[in-house]
Amino acid sequence: MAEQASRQQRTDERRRRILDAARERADADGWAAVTTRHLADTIGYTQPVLYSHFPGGKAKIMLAVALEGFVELTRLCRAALGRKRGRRAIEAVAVAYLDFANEHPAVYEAMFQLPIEARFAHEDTDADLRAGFAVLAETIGDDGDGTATELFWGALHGISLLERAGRMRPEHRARRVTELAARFAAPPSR
Amino acid sequence: MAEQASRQQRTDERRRRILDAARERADADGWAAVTTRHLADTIGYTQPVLYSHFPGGKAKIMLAVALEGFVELTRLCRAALGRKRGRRAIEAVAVAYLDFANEHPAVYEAMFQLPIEARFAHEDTDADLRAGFAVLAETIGDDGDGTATELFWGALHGISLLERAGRMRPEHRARRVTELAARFAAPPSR
DNA sequence: TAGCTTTTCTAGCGTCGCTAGATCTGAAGG
DNA sequence: CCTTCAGATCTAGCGACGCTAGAAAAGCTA
Repeated sequence: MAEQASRQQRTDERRRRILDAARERADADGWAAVTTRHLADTIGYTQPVLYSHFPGGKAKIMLAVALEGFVELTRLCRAALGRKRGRRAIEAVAVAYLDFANEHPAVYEAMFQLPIEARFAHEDTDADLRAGFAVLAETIGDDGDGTATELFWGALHGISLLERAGRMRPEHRARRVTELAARFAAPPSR
Repeated sequence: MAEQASRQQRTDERRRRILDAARERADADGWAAVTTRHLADTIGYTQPVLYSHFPGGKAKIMLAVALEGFVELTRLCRAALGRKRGRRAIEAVAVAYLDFANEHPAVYEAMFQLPIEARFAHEDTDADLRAGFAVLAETIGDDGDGTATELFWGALHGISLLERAGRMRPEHRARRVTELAARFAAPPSR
């Protein structure tokens, strides 16, 4: 009994170590640098052990990292929003969102650029995504059909990627956030 | 002399065939499916021949495809803009932009998601990019410091990626374009 | 035709993700 | 305490990847 519990515990801990190692390495050097051999070395086991934790291999490891990313990003945005409304809300959430994407580029990449089938098959994923979408909708006060939120999300997503790709002047980040808040604070003129 | 010209011609044509094969295969099955062995088979030569055309290997082939993509996307947006102004201009350009990203996903990916160094070392690249940026600025009538254009571009970029990733309802594409036009047609309230 | 240059191929290196089958380990039963 | 046996772990290897050195072939010049 106690032995079984301890075994389960060690299994869980090792799974945790795999995910942490993958995330850390990926954020530092990109997903291409995350190899099964390196991961196995890091956790002190051989390659096949990884496949007992993640039968789907590297793709499932990336998926697991992405799932945790959705939860974390939603939490950060929710915290940034707090009870704010209007422009201050948009600016706070935008900064939180862009900061996360900047600090965890590989996690963000796994969240949004993995092949679809792999990413959204899991039933929990949709719930996590809906929660994130809801925070963004609340941020801009979207009471419509969600189109404005989609646009807002798209802008955040695009800006974060283009910033990291070096296509936008980093020193203008604050201006973009201000501009974003100005354009999404109120419904557009029809 | 005539021999040299013909040789150059054959070299150019083979280069063309490599790029076409890479682009076609990538748009169909993703860049991972574009292997040097497959490319060599397709053009009827062996692997090392690719490296006489593109000493940098696969990365440089992707870069070449990306460079042509910048030119093409700018041309398409320019054509869509024509003499239109205001909302009609924004809607037309947005549709052209999103259509391109949809029809040539791998080209678009190469354009915006390759490692920076590889992508923007070439001096022509910046000129092409500036031309594209100028079209977008003209589309929304940006006479400021370019921040609004960066935002507009970011929105287009983000929407195109999220649409392809299956994160936005495809049937709402038109609504997003309308919403985009409404929010970017006029300067925001300050 | 002979010699030289350029083009093209053969063969192979090291690395990748992944897996079958052997080996080891540790708990349960005699 | 020893044996048994299942699960955990490792060894070894497969096929595919990007890429390259050096041999062979082809084409130009004299």
